[in-house]
Amino acid sequence: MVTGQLQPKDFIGESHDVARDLIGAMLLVGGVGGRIVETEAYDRADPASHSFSGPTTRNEVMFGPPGHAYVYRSYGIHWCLNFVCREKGHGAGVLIRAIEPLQGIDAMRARRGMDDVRLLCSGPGRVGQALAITHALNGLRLDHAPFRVLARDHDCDVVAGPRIGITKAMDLHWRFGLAGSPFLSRPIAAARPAA
DNA sequence: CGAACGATTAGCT
DNA sequence: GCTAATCGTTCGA
Repeated sequence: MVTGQLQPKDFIGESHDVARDLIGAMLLVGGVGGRIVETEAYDRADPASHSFSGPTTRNEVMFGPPGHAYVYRSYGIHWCLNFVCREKGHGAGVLIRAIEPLQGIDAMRARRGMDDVRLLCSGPGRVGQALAITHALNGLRLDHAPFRVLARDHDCDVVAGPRIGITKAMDLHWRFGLAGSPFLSRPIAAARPAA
């Protein structure tokens, strides 16, 4: 089992395996963050993925080396954070959809403009706002400042289900969540054990 | 060059 | 549950 600070080599696996194993891991950006409780996997051979149609100006980081951050603007409003997976040039990634706030909660409250801890990071756009993710972080290594990604230190129950907010490849159950967590963006439909 | 479309969220019914 | 907000990216003409 992987322990401690995750390195680029820890992201070489299939994105759905990496996404599953990231549940329970700690994510900090500038010392602010918490436990990852929800992820989604995307792959080059996946019609719902930004990388499906090949490299473009926006998604070029997805085709770079693993263990780097791919940040994109969603609906013209939100910043969403992904971890690049597989080998350089492949075009796979994991979307960080929700975390359980543990460190820097006051900073997250200020950035989000609300107090309810359950709503600080329960969604990809909310994570971006609470952790001050912007395009400036696109392409940066996850094992260098301001990022810290620590593997989970004990087993946890992970469930899988269909991804959210997409219309293609709904048959792929590549959304993963910490079973029973109150910090998920939404309950996982037809949840089945994943790990 | 124009137009359509989001890996979303918040607020209102 | 439904929809507006909001703008960069992508693709077709």
